Amino acid sequence: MAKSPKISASHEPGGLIVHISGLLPSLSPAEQRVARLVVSDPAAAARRTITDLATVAETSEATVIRFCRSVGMDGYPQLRIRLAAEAARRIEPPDARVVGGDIPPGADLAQIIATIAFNDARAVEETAEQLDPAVCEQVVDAIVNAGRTDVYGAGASGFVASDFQQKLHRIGRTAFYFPDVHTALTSAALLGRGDVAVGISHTGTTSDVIEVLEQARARGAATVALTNFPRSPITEIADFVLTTAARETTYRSGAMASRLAQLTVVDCLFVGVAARNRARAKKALEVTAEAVRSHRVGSGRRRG
Amino acid sequence: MAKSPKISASHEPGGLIVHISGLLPSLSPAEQRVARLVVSDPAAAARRTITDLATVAETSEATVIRFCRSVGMDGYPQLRIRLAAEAARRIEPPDARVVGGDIPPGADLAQIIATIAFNDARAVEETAEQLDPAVCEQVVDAIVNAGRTDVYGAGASGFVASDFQQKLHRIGRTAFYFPDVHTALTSAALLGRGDVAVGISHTGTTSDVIEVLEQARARGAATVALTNFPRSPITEIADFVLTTAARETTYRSGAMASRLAQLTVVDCLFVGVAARNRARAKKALEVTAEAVRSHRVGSGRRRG
DNA sequence: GCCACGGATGAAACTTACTTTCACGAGGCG
DNA sequence: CGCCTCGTGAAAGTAAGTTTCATCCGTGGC
Repeated sequence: MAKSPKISASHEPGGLIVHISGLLPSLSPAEQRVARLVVSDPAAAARRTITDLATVAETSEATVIRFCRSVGMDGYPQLRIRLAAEAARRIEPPDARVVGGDIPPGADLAQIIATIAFNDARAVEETAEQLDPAVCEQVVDAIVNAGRTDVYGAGASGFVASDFQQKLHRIGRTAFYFPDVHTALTSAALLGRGDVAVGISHTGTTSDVIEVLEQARARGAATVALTNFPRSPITEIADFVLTTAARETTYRSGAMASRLAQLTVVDCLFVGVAARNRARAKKALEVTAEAVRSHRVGSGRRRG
Repeated sequence: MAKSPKISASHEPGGLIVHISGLLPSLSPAEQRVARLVVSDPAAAARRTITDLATVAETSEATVIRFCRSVGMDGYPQLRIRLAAEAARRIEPPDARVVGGDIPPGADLAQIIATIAFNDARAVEETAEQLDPAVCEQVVDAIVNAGRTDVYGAGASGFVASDFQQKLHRIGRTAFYFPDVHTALTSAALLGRGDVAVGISHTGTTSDVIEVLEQARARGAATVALTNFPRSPITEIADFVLTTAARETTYRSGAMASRLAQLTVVDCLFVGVAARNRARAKKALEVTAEAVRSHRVGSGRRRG
């Protein structure tokens, strides 16, 4: 099963803009200039002719066409009408907050809060829009039938990996997470056909995670990648690719929003797995909740 | 060019489609054929080229252009993108998902994803709305001036605590997180005036966290509570209370959304702290990013 | 009946936009 | 060093959109 053609979301169901942001890093420099213009103001881009857009992006028409093809369009006119549609559907961002914008130097805390929350919420929503339920379903299948599931992640993605592991564990699935690469490699080497390995990496370029996932794949385990970038290295060794949709801004803010998006995906998979055997999962959750009850104070009401 | 249009092209206020159907009777027969096609299926019309549309309307391209002018457009491309936008706007937003709703037993994965994402995004947005910037500011002040900052949390909130610790550490602030209660208690006992202790607990009733926070307070440290419930026990021993706004549903889904909300709050505090000394924080971030660079593959962009 | 007249219309000329081809140059690899 | 690959824009080629203009057809006047 690990040798079947790679399954990933090639359709861009959610938003075209989201789709483009995800592909951004995999584009050539000149195409990136075009992409950034398009993403930052789709409506304006839709109004431009190809020559006009090329000029603004400081490139040639040929590159714009290449960009269209890169993001899966037939040609410029198609991109144009899709952009117009997209821009119309999109509710105007509340106020002056630029989507995916960075925080201005003089910002006060209220602005900071608004900006972060806006970007975080957007990342979550857009991730859900572009998530392919069919791929999720297959991943859920794999986990449900797996002898065991290893979850790998480093740095910030390590928290997410750990969270996933804990969730699976709580509903009685055998799952592991390893904060240490060597231990993870050792574990991966012991995986086999029917097992599942999940690698989480925002950039998709974390060599530690990739390496471990490769090892897992070599042993016959089904491999799942969770990344923000659909064409990053990690996707090349994964049987199933799930992508988040945090807009790339500065590395920092992109990564922050991405982590929330990753958690959302993890939650979806978790609920999907739990839904496969409600009774068992419910029981398991109750038992584990009971286990920590003695660590809770104040019996009753909290809300005022 | 001296030809004056017979219909004074006023700004079409409502929808373009409405506008067109309004002046349909005033159009010439051939133009009416075009108009009817456009009105009956704007999206389809937007997909056609002018030649195509002319053919379907059994007329010439020239007439289509005349039609464009008659309804106040500059030319066909403009009509086309306006139609695309119009058509997109008509599509009803997905479905009225019940806020805070639980996932129905027979739900398929697509529904699960939609529900989770919806609740997650809402929790983040609503948390931001009710967060008090003044309190955040004070917390940021305290952390900025602190000798050191301890972050406590258990279970799922432990991930958030750990994340916060790591973030502060990355920008050069002395911060600690302890997965173990005993160690945490020990650490709290060593805090003093000017230090900060942050306790994270969704329910606000986690005795371990409360206990540690009490200890910290007794030693003179400033105490911060991050919880979903503003009147929970943990708030009684905190100098500063920050609340998340995950709607209470089942414990499970509430906690999932809450965790994202907690992370958002943590991000806000983090950015707030970082903003106090941009140069230093930026430097620290760069240095730490550099430190993991060798663990990334494909230094440039990802190939397609 | 014949002849203007004027609006509607499409064929064809024309212009602009879009697409393809190709050659050059940079950077990587043997 | 030579070979390759890839990104790129100039220019050629094609298709789309626009304008022009002759035709058609009905109308009304002589």
